[in-house]
Amino acid sequence: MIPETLLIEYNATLKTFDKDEIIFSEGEFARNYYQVKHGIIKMNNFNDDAKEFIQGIFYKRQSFGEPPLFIDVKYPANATAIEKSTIYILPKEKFYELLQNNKEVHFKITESLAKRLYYKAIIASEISSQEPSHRILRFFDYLKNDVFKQEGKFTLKINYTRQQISDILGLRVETVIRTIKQLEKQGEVKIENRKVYR
Amino acid sequence: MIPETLLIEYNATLKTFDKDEIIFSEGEFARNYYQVKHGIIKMNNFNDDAKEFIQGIFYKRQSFGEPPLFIDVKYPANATAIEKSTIYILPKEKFYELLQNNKEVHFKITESLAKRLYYKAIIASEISSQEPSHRILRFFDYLKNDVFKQEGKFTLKINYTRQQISDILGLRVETVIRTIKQLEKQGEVKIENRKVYR
DNA sequence: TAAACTTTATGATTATAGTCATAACATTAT
DNA sequence: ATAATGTTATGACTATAATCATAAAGTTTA
Repeated sequence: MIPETLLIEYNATLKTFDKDEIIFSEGEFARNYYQVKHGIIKMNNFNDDAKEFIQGIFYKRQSFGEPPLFIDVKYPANATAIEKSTIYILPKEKFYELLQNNKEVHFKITESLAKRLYYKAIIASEISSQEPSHRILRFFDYLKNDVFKQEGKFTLKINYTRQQISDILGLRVETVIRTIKQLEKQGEVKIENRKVYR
Repeated sequence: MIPETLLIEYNATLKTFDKDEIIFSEGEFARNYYQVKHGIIKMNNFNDDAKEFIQGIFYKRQSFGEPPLFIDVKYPANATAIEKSTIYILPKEKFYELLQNNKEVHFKITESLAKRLYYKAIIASEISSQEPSHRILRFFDYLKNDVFKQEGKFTLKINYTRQQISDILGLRVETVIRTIKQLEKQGEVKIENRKVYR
């Protein structure tokens, strides 16, 4: 999102995290800006029963965990590598400087926060309800229409495990499995070699 | 949030909306920046059963509905006046111009989006679960610690009806009433003249 | 190549949040 | 001052998502 040349110009460091390694934890103060060079990162919480909730998943070139850099709060979630990942790290002060000096980058950061708020708004009204089929379909449609921007029937392959879908939507994995089977019966999704298509 | 003098300098118009009047609807394209001069605005969705979900409530000097101005999407929720309200309205193009010309205002907008993302992150991990007591307490604690910044026991009076709490947290009003009663028994909240204190 | 681990899947049971009905109390409108 | 409306509250009942147990299939590791 922030061009690599610019990150390098501002002396961002590169660090490699192993699969499952923690980048930062819920409750810590934010000190750095983070951007994925390659790999996949998730931000998550665990409830009292150690049930995981995934706040978001971040891929190559995407940043994560910026909101606390702009307001005086601690991280509301952990950040963990889903696979071995390499991350750009820029200290908070340098990040501010970079934004002050690069108006167009600031607009990109604002756009990124706007996208995440849009996603949260869509998901929030669904995950508060008692209807797993709605939750799941709304999430799939968000991926299809807003993220991958695809048309046609069953053109989008859902690249999440049932377990990941359950963690994102706050459902039990058994509920996700049964509901997807049900949605297949209703013609809403297709399952092929255990993969789901919307 | 944006100083009124600056809004006026950019020719923002003032419009008054009656209680329950709609400012914009879910699915519309965003054309304007909105900021409350006085009154209270809510953004909400209705599900298939006409059950309301409140995405956020906005008070004097706060803006609402900006994310779609930065990304190419339609409004994910409606905006409605909770009471008679007067709103500044600035067309999208003028809003961009204002941000381009006023870096410090852009930082304030970014901060505002960051605050909302923080709130959504906190609420999301709770409202997806099956525990109304957690949902309610987490929401009260967010109000106490992050919004009103109060300390001590039962110092915060919760200025929301049970119905509003149920709409914000995606619960049935009966569930909210019973759960708050239960939390009183556990010493987590105090109820005085039907008002809740945390 | 086989063991270990992860993912997907199914069946049976249950706790609970929702649903429906009803009513007391408070506030607002006439 | 009274009727209408909104808010809070309670009781009884039910559908369902969670829970628990178990296992088949696929992937990863040694």
